[in-house]
Amino acid sequence: MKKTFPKNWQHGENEAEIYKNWETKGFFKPETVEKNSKKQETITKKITNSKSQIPNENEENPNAKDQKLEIRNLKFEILAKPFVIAMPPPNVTGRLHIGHALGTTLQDLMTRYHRLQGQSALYVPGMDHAGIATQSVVDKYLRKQNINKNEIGREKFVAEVWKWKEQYGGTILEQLRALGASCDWSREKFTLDEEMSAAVRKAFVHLYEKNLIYCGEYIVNWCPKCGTAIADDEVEHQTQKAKLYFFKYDKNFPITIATTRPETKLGDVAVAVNPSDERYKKFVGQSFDVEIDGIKRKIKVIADRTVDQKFGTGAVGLTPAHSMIDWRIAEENNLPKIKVIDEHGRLVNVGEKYSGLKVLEAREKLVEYLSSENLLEKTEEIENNLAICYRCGGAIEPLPSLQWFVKMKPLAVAAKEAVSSGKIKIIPKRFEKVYFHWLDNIRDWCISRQLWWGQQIPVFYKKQEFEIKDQRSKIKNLENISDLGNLSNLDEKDIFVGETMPAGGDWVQDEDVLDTWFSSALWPFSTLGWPNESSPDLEKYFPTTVMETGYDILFFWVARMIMMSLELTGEIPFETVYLHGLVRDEKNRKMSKSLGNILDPLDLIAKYGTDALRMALVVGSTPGQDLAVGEGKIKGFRNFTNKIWNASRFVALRVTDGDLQSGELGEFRIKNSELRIMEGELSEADKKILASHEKVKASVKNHLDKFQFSLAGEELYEYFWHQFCDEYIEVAKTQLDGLPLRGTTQSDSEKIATPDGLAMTENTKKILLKILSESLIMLHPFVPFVTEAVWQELRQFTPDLAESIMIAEWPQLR
RNA sequence: GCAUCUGUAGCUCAGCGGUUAGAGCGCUUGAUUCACAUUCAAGAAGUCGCUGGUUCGAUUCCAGCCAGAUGCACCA
Repeated sequence: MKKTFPKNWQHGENEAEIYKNWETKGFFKPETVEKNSKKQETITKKITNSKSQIPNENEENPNAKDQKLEIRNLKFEILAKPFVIAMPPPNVTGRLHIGHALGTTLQDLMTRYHRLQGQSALYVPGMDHAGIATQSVVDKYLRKQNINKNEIGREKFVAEVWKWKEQYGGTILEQLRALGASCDWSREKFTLDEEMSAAVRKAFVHLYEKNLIYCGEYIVNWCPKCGTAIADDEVEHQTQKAKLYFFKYDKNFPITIATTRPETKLGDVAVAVNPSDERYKKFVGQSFDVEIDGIKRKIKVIADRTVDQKFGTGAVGLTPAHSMIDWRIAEENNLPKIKVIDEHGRLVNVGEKYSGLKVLEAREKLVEYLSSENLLEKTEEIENNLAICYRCGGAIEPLPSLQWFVKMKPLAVAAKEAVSSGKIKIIPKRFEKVYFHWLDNIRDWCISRQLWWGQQIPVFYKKQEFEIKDQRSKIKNLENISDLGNLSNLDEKDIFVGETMPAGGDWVQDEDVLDTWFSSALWPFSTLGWPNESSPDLEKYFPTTVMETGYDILFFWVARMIMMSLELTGEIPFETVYLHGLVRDEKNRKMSKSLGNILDPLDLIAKYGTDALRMALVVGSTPGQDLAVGEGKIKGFRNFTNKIWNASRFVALRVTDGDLQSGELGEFRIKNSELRIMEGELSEADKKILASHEKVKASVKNHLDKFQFSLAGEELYEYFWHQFCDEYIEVAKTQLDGLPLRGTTQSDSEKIATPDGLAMTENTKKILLKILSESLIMLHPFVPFVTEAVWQELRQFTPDLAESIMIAEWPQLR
């Protein structure tokens, strides 16, 4: 039974099946496409030929290496070099949101475009284990079942997370399939896979041996709620109203200070004033013994130019252990650091009355004391910024803690050079400035996390009575030795930094895990087989071509990938960074649950089809610029996908002399399968559309090569709909009328016999087919499903078309 | 405090040193058994944020200002 052409594009009934078909045919794998490509055949032959000329590497031939390189270059030259994108790995706990949809659409668009160019195109998918996020999700999930992670212990908990991951993790990857992502699923990776973890260990040991990783006790951003240290860029700020308290430490102290956090003042060691502040000049250099509610402290008055004379009293109580800036000033002035808040957010080292109290309780008690002693002069309402954890939103407590750090300065130098020299291009260019600024002011990266879910730090300690934390402080390149108790029995030989636990003896591994971003930083090369130098994928596909991601993770991720890649592989990780903007609602507001303006991509796909969503996300999106998307826009592009369907329906039915009513294809076939158009028979309309077609081909390619996806999409939209459909097809209706009535069963003899009419009819059919098929190929990266559906219909009467539009050849310019 | 972006039609946005500044949506009027009403045709709608400068010519380049947003640092 002959298939008929329905009157509308039924995305819901077709998309899943089309995707499945692509996947089973292996079209997402570069190898399959390479096999199909004629171009590739020639290249393979050439390469094999030159290979046979290479002398055996065992024979001593100084040129062997050069020749190998030559082949690689040859390969790139003829075959066009591979096009590679590593998918920014979504969190394993994630759910598809509109931002993923935008990124994935752009990544897939590029991959499909380059695949159509005949390049070996690889789009590597994968997921991120997302340390804190996943651990807390699973923790909550287990608690609902009355399982407490501290009771079951580390090993069992991690096993539970893996179980959870197998069951619920990865739905997001399924959802990305719905977007049409043409990734090679056989190369799918997870940041916590054994290979990925091996890469992480290798990287850690390498950096450690080069003295780029150290352990030390420094002030870090501590999240009491998550129970772990986090990195500087994982801290967010929120404006809030706060009370500023003005008081003196005790009656004998001459200077009044102002603070929003009185309880931390129990750990003060100095008061800092501006060197030019006349009020306090006479005190600078003096020390005072004070007693705050029974707690004795020595307070030195020092001068520091960063102190603002106009704020508060112009005098700052310095709490080195619990303020980033105070820590710096203390280092510069050789002041002691007294830790008065511990990792649970409770006070320590402050006598019986306060020790053990929570921060807010201590504040209340201290303020009570100060006012009863008439030390509290006044309070003021001010607005300030509260540091909060980007994961849980809880308040950050800066405190000194023994953690692992990566030295960033030396890595930053190379990372800067890679961009300033133009080896890596950032689109849009203005983000290069932001990138440089960040690198110029970078501080060391705290990479240890007090979590269980993640790569455990590859450092091992001989088992003994000391706590691991204490043992850590004996590490050879420890930067800042602190007085952590009795370490006299420890020896350097009792500590081992390496990829595997040393054999023999009782060793225990450092308990902390690495920051999730540490493993993500290796992503472009770890997914391709690094550190295995002989990995064929690494050789063929690395460095990758484009990194497409949101500008919001330029620092978290992009910069660190560049640093790690340069340090570990000696190469750039990618040539171009394309940064997309945030997706906002149609009123240009941030999407949020509370506003109720969240667009769920899966709902939109169900309603309007993937193609419509993709098109709506691409058109109007310029790099680094936020994008407003409303349902109306998507609806508009749904109409466009239907337009593609219907124009194709018209062409297919008229070209085969089928029936426009029933949608049944006819028997007529164009003899010249090459679709050679008779130049002598062209009407004005023919000439016009062919000229526009050539212009659009050149322009679209130009835009796509320059990463101007929106312009390419708009131009195709305008051309296809208004020039091809509205103008040319209308004229074509008349031109085609050299033939007998459509859908009748008249015999050949009854056809209108004028040779001119027949020639024009045939020519028009050829033009329609040529323009349609070539336009479909150009549209395919934007709207993969409808173009494939139509392509398969066209193949019924045009067998020369490639098996799938995915592996068709991009239309050549005339 | 340092830096960046944005300001163009009612809305969301393109664009650009050079005729009369564009698109989509929305709006107005009309068409319609002839691929598609998820259609087609026609139309209204703009001081291109403000002020100066450069130029033969500025919406476009430069400076300043106003407004909105963002990043970084700080927030005692």
